[in-house]
Amino acid sequence: MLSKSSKYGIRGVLYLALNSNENRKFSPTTIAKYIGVPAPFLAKTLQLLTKNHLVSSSKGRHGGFYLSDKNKQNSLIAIVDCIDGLDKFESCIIGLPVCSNENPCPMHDRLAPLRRAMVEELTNKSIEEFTNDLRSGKTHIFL
Amino acid sequence: MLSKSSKYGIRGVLYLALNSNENRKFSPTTIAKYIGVPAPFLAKTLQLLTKNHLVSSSKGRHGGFYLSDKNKQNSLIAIVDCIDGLDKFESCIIGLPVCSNENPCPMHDRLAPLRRAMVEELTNKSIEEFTNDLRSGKTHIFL
DNA sequence: ATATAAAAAGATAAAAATATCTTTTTATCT
DNA sequence: AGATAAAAAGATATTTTTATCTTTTTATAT
Ligand code: FES
Ligand code: FES
Repeated sequence: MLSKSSKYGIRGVLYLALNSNENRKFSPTTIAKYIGVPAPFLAKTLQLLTKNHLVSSSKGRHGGFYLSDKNKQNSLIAIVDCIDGLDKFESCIIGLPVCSNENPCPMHDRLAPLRRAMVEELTNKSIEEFTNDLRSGKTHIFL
Repeated sequence: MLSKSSKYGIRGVLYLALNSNENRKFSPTTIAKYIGVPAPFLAKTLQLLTKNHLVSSSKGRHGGFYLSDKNKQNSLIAIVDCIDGLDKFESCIIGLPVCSNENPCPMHDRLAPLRRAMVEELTNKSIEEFTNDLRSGKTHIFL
């Protein structure tokens, strides 16, 4: 459904949303240990997200990755879009070159709305909002 | 969302559902030409589906791939399951080792039902039923 | 029987995704 | 200023997916 890169990215971002701020930064190694993903691969992903201003970082001693308050206002769809792109949510399920209501494939009418609903769920809730349920223990991101 | 193999497979199967029967069989090359996919790759996929009794074939002269009446009663989920497996519809969106209502990740409650609905849409309609809309021109599988 | 035309099986190639390692740059502490 | 610890960038390796090509098996027509 999502690439591993996106999965790791989301988990990393949620970890940072929970634990980081401007004066509490984390190395990819530390994050990777907590969320159980390959550290150098996560590092690459966080670098990409940082380049696109979805994650913040500072170099040098006491540097690390963190989420600014602004970063926490983004939605998870921005993370997925940055890493995987939204193509898989917008293009035809069975690979026809155009996906449209006017010229639908046999599955379009049934599946396209569900696909759209998924995107909406990832869009209309900020990263910060996701942390509430995480803090209360209703949801989790650990192994 | 689906692998190319599944996409090609579904389109190939729908082509056969529309055009084939016990005495009208098609070579992968012919099918591939019509649905616009790489022929040898489609051949592999059809072979796999045949081995799993989702597509029928006969060797030798005047042989080819076709769908038996029984094959046409299958649902598309069987095709996807055979080629990709259903893991992507059943395992955690963000890659946690277990996906369950009891121990949900932050997206589970919102996305798992949509995922399930997708599987249902692919399950509760037979391949044959999909051909009605195709014949009437309401939907299409061509480029 | 033999030639033919097709799927099946197997081998190989190319591209993309995943994973790791090394070097460079940068900020901060002493 | 020099040492240090971190991200950033770059290079390399592995695995999976996608794609193609070749050989073998099989059914049928002649
Ligand atoms: S045309 Fe196939 S999903 Fe829209
Ligand atoms: S636990 Fe993540 S989708 Fe179910």
